[in-house]
Amino acid sequence: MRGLLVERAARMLADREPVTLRALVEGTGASTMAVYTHFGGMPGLWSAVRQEGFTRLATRLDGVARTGDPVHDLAALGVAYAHNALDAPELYRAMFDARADLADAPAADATFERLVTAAARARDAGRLAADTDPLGLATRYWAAGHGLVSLVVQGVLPAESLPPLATDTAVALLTAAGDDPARCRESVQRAWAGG
Amino acid sequence: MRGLLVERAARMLADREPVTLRALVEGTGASTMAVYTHFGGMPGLWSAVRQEGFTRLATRLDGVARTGDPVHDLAALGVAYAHNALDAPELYRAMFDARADLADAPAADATFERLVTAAARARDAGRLAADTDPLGLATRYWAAGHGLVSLVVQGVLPAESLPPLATDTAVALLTAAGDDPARCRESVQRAWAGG
DNA sequence: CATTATGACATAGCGCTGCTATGTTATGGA
DNA sequence: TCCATAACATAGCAGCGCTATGTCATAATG
Repeated sequence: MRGLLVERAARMLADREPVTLRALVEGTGASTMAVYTHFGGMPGLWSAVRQEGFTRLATRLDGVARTGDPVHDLAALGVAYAHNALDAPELYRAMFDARADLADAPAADATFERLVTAAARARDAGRLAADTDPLGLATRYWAAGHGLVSLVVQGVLPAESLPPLATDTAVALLTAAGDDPARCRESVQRAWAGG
Repeated sequence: MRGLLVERAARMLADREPVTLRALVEGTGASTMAVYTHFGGMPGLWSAVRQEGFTRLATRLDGVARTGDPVHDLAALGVAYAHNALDAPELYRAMFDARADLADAPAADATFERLVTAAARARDAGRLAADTDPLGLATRYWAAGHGLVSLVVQGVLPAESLPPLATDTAVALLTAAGDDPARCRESVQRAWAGG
């Protein structure tokens, strides 16, 4: 029942339908009380929806193969992140909703940790400066990507501008961390090309 | 009456009070109809509140003096942007609310234009590469800053982490655009120090 | 000057929201 | 067998944004 309601909420989100209590349970056979039995109320449902969003993101990121080019892998994580957001914009907005519960933090941290380890791998492989702080780099990388994706998802920036903007931003952040500019750009561009 | 209601809405936003129709007009002597007479409804009120937010931001940015160091000025605009957001977090969130009207775009574009001209000035002054695209650089710069500020405003990142993160990000983007790393860092750090 | 049109105001009420109180039913353990 | 527990459905609450309606002051018009 929990899973059914969460999936239905995600579907309604994707269909741009307003996710209200009565609209959510309509057609499921369940009554409005199901939301209170399983989630304790609408905030609990939204929390579960955000968890679902982070779970889907984690699945996406897990699908990014680890190649011999750690900078490419770092960029590929960003590409997967962007595709995940643009494939389900409303879910992405719900994940970072202003009224989000801090109980969702662990799920977000788990996906972020993938970025930190990828940055550490790039440093340990010699692509980035030895004194590179993986946490700091990953934070700057994520924040910049989140800003770009948020503006695209919101319609402020057109979707077709995302690849070049994200590429230039990633190259800037990674070359500042010590990578060779030309080699870095090649790695990042290959990630966006799907290689 | 318009200004009174908008200011009261901004105040309620700052006080973390829910801005509802009845709560907004309470104490003003006006009835709920005032919102419909002057704004056409709550969406119109929110649009006016966002306009107010961009007006305040524009005032902040206009207060940034133009010095002999265009890279410092660029960073100073970012600092002012961040301070404006952190001084009124709820207003900042309202400005970039998911349900924002596209009619607010001109006000947002006007503030963004300041960043583009500052980037062009840095390029024309020889601090950035001659082939630097001011619009593209400003977009990356703004998106990265927006991502950082959004995460701080939302409580995902602590406020004290913003200066170092923003500094490193700005230095990375500006050095990628051709500025000298050491000189760039000095300019950006001076901007954050309030020089 | 008298009349009328217009805009701002207040009141009452509609449909919707999330939520709660209450009653019912089914399942599992003492 | 009896009962505690959990999940269910129904009805109704206060609050929300909004609208219909009536009132009143102001200003333009013959």
